[in-house]
Amino acid sequence: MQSLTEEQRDLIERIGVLHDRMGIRPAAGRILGLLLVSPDPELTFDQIRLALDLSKSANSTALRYLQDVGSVEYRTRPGDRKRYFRKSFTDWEAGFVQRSRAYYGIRTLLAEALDQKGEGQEEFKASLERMIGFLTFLDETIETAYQQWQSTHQPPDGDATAGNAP
Amino acid sequence: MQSLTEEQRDLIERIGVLHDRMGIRPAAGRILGLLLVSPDPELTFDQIRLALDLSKSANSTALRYLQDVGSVEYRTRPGDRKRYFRKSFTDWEAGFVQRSRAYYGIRTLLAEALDQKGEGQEEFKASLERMIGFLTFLDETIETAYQQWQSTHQPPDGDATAGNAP
DNA sequence: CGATTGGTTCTCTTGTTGCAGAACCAGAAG
DNA sequence: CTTCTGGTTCTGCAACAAGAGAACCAATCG
Repeated sequence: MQSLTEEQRDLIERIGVLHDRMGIRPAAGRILGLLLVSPDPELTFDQIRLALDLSKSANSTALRYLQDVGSVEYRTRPGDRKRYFRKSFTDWEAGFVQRSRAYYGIRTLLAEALDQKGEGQEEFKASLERMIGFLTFLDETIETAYQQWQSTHQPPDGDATAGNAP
Repeated sequence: MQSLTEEQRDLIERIGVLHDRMGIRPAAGRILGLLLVSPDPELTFDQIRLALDLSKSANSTALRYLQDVGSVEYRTRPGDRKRYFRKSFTDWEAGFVQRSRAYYGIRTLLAEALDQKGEGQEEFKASLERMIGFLTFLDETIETAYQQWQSTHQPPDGDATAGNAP
């Protein structure tokens, strides 16, 4: 594997940080970065390990996690015991939209809070209602938009694999 | 302060957990829950402390954080040294949309990854482009939806205060 | 002045996270 | 069989986060 430029390494780190802040552990975030940026889109366990200076255990654990959540997959090659890991793109949109909408989980709880209230606090209840209305609106908008996207962008149904998020 | 029902306490905890999972510390999440659920929408430092069984330090720190991010504010009353904390709703939508769109920060990095690539990896680049396209589309959708909401739902411009997220 | 109230900040404890290192395991090769 | 290769699992440690308790500070009251 040709070694990476300074710029590429930096980009990988920034992708790592971004995932970090979404609650994904650093090593996994960097692996995603590497697989996105690498000139070779299929890397072996050891190539990843060396490129990112990770221990075998950290690498193995992170890779397993990424496969579990569908962000990464691997292929094998005949007569070769190594695994070739790569970023998975399949079904990425669906997963993204789902996580995106999960963000609106608060709406349910706000609704509970609202109808658990009795008389009084009219202003407060109005604000709550407004929040709930807005969340509902956004949620519906996203759902509609997603369907629209799906219908206009048929997946290029090539060697589709299986996967999820960035 | 009238004490809370079992149901209310439970709802507060669930609101707490939800915030927890969004990276907000437990004590702060529960305070938000309490302020949303409480029959009295304005609570003093000590009422919060006692209702949630928090130490003064934990309470103080969490409240400060919540004020910093604009989710909570306080009022005072003439001839009373206490602070009356309450949930802030002002500008909540804007903050929510902003955080929501920050989620798309990955798009910038994906674009960098894409145009940092040279020849080859055509399939991979196509997938990347598709991701970027989708993120752009969603982002624009949300922005448009937000503007639409704004124009149809003028804020009730009452005693507006200052604030942000749930 | 000293005592009380309302809240803040400092220090220490506990629990959790993220990872390295080493032991481990399965399949292939000799 | 032994040895090597590719990867997984276990153990232990360092760094960090969350919060309790106590010391502290400022304003008010007597």
